Amino acid sequence: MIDIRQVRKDSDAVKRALARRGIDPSEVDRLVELDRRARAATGTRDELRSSVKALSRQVGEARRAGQTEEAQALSERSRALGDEERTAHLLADEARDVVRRTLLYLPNLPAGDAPDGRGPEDNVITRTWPDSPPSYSASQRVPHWEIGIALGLLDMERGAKLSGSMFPLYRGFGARLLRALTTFALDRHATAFEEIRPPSLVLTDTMVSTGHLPKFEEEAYHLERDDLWAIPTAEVPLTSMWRGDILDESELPVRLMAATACFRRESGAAGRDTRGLLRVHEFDKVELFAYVTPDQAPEVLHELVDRAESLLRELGLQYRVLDLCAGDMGNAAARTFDLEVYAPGADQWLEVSSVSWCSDYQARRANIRYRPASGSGPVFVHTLNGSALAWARIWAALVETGRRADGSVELPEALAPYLRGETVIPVPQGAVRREER
RNA sequence: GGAGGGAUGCGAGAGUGGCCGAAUCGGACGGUCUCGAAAACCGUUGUGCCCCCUGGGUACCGUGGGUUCGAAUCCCACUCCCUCCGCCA
Repeated sequence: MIDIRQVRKDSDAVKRALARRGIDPSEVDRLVELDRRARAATGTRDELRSSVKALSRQVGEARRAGQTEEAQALSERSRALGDEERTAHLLADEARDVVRRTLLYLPNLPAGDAPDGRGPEDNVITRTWPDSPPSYSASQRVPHWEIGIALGLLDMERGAKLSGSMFPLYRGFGARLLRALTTFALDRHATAFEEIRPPSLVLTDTMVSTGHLPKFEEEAYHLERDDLWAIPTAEVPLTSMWRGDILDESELPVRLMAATACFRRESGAAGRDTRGLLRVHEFDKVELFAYVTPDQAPEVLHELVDRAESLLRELGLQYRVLDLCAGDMGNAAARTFDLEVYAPGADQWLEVSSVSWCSDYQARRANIRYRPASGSGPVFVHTLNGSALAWARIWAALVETGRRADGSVELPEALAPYLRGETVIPVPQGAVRREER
């Protein structure tokens, strides 16, 4: 969440920043007023408590001095104040709660250098790779859901049979490819990042810390009986690893990576991009994550983008980098770069990575701080996260890009060590060769 | 699932009703000493809120309730950790 003190001190700047994300300035005015009331209520409560405490002390003293009547009188006054305190306490708690809830629903302030804009159409394409767009042959213009069936790699129907639509089921070489991609990526980052295998189900607090709750409850799978949430990204558990802790500046940056399944209800996206792997409820992803000092943030942000990009280059996939505009960034982000690969068969750009700098928005929610080397009081860390990469869509792009005239698929050399050297997915014996378009 | 023990400041850990925001040790930071360092000694060292803001006040001892004039301390519930038993990939 954003800093309530900043809201108090410089509400105009906060209004301007949030307006870039489409938040009405009156929301901020309302928050300022709620905060004012909450602080007043807390003050009243504190004063009452202090009086009760002082009177109680006198009761004790009077008792010890043997002044029973005096003690009795003081005790009665204290009791009356105590009743008042109870009410004041309730009011103060309620007022603070309203402020916190309001704060939890507000998105992060966008970074000054994030482009202006209202939605996806205003994102800025900062670079593309390779420099000149490759040309694709007819054999590459076959969508992965068809290739998947022809080569026995993907069985969406049986996935749906088990779990409903948009739950993919990979088979044979298709399943192996997915596993190879995860290992490939983890190996590439292993020198700089500690590998974590976090739980896939997390507590409500863990989801609130990243900003996925309470606002986006509809997007997540929830196990009601145990009040646990299926993680939409490894960013969620990784952010909470040091929840409530104070780190030492010398420990920063903390760099973590995790391969996990990611679960998304995609509730608002019914009917969109439903073919094949374009949009699925469960997918595997390698996530990079860092806790840093504010000074370290810009450098690490670019490092994460670089790492995701270099994987794409090794995989030989055409891609572009988008600098997301203020209106299109995720709730917690101050700055976001999206990486999209081109899938020639589906003829679409697919988002395969989103790298975000969340400033102290998540750290404040999760209460993660560090003690600066200067010895001053603890300050909130900054968090950064980035996919490197989301494999379902990479899988789709690889299979389409690598498809050859004979229907087989050639995979990049970089994956050879992870596929026992087999970089060609063969056409099964006896398969009916698909008519070329 | 059953039985028992526990949760206190940066860490360890004392504190069983008022004199406790909290002993002690350790860490970190500052100082004395030193050519420098170590050792030793001295000092400082949680967070939020409020105010008449070089200072003062107040709240916070896992979370939420309760008892009491008064709770870190007593009672209840919950969460988490540890030990033992049961079950189990």
